[in-house]
Amino acid sequence: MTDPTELAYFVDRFMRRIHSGLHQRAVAVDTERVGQFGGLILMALAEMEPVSMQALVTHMARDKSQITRVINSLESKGYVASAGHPEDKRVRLLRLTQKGHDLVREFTHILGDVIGGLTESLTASEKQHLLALLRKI
Amino acid sequence: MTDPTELAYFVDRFMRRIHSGLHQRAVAVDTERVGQFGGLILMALAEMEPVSMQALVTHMARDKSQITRVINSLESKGYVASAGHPEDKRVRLLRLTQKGHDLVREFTHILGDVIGGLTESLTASEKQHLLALLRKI
DNA sequence: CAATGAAAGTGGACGTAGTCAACTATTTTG
DNA sequence: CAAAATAGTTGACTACGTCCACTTTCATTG
Repeated sequence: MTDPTELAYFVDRFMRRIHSGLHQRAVAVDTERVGQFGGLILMALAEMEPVSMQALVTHMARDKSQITRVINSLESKGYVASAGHPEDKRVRLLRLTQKGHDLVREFTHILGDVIGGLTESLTASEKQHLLALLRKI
Repeated sequence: MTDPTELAYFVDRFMRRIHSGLHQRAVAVDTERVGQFGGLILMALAEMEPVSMQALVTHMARDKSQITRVINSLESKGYVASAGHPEDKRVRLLRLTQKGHDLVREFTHILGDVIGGLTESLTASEKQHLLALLRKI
């Protein structure tokens, strides 16, 4: 039986390292203090746009109030644009602006570096395998 | 080339689920509001005791001030006992109390359930493999 | 054997992330 | 159509993370 404590511990540690790696490196790029979570949301938007708040909420597995606030902040900084859904006035449809796409490109690059650095002890096929396992969860 | 964004995303999501899974289930047990991080530290202590602050800091990959505060809180609640190192007066040696060990047992159990639930889509050997990959990082 | 610097730990101040609950405005459904 | 469900917003609060200045003790070296 696999020790779950150990698994939790390693995941935590891995996350922590991504977190602080980004913290170091993203300062240069993140001129408007979007923050890590803001960055993650922008990257998710790049994959999903146009998308409703609700869909983003479930995708990110966060509380909706949190998403509201982050999106508002991103919109006020010009990274995101939102508009009402034509067929359902409750829904707010989100898109990246050009500025948003630009930032996503930079974030993606930095994130690639950080994760590349952290996973350099793995071979390409091991990385592939890790990703596959996580995807399965 | 493995997409690093995707990896980050899955790790984030996995962490998030552990986080909120614990949040739901640990309330019953965590009567003195030790919190998730407090719980994680107690579990680390169970493996490492007796241990210095410094060692705990590097093990957990957190800021030392954060550790100081959590440990103080845990000690005031009676889960941790600390004493000076006999040969180096700067060092504060940490141990779990009996109460600490009891809580660790409960946390470990809950964490096992939560992670078990999250990883039920994996076979035993896949879990093993996942753990091995993470350990390698 | 000072003195200078490094290591262990503390505390303040601040910022970001996560939780919960109450609320409005729109569908949807019985 | 009334009631329930869904999408999103707002307020208040707690947990977690970062940075920096500080004390005490230990190690080094000139």
